[in-house]
Amino acid sequence: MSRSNPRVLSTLERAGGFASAQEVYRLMQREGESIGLTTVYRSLQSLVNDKIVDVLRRDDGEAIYRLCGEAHHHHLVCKGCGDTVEIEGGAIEKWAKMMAEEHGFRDVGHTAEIFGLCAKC
Amino acid sequence: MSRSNPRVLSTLERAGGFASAQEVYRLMQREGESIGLTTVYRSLQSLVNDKIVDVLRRDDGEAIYRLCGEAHHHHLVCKGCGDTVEIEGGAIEKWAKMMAEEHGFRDVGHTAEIFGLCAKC
DNA sequence: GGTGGAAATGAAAATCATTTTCATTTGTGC
DNA sequence: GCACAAATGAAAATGATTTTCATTTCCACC
Ligand SMILES: [Zn+2]
Ligand SMILES: [Zn+2]
Ligand SMILES: [Zn+2]
Ligand SMILES: [Zn+2]
Repeated sequence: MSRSNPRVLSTLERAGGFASAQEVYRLMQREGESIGLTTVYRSLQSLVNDKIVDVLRRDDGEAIYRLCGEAHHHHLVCKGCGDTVEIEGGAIEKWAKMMAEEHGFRDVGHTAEIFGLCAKC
Repeated sequence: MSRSNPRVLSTLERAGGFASAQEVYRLMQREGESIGLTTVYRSLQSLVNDKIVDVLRRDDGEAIYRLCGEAHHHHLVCKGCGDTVEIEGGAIEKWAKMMAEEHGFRDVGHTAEIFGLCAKC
């Protein structure tokens, strides 16, 4: 096991706390940081293990990583330009809790994302 | 565009209405059907377009196809044994619609899944 | 200040699902 | 049969992710 390279976490933060491994890598390159793609993957994986970041999947299957620990929230993502709006999920939280209880599930988490076309697209 | 090869749909049904493209392909091979992987992918894609099957993602990113029930629904998945319960998402539908409207998004869809440990695990 | 081993790194190769290309086959109406 | 469109599938391309493995960096101990 390897520990996470701190520059990876810092870059994920700077990216808005929401990006794929490839995006983190490209961002670091653009900013002149010297790092290998392998290390980016390893660091993100390690952050996931440590529950410092969440991982979910884009429609195309690419894994996207996001910081946990800020207020829990959800996303409204534009399929056209990729613009992302953070939104509140009060209704979802209640729904998830209720459904889990009803079916005897414990230790539950959830994902909920909305995809569509923004006003500009 | 191509139309779906009916043997693909029939195989997906036989697989319990829930399988990846690769699995459908392997199943057809094992049963002696002569078909190309490309056709399997094309047929499943076409079934998705026609809204005859849903597509979602495994944890590892592989796309899994499942026959649509009559109604739109969501899932409660056990992280331990993989058991899946179909659940209603009335609250989600309203939430998604409201959020999209509020931010000027159109043509929206959404995903919402709950995962945790079932009573047995 | 060495020195040895453990941990971290990254380039390149491997893996694997999925898509694209393109030549061939099949189907359909004339 | 003939022309032409749709369907098919083998092989190559793509692209994210993982694996391999040789090199570099750290660190504890002398
Ligand atoms: Zn947009
Ligand atoms: Zn939530
Ligand atoms: Zn279970
Ligand atoms: Zn829904």
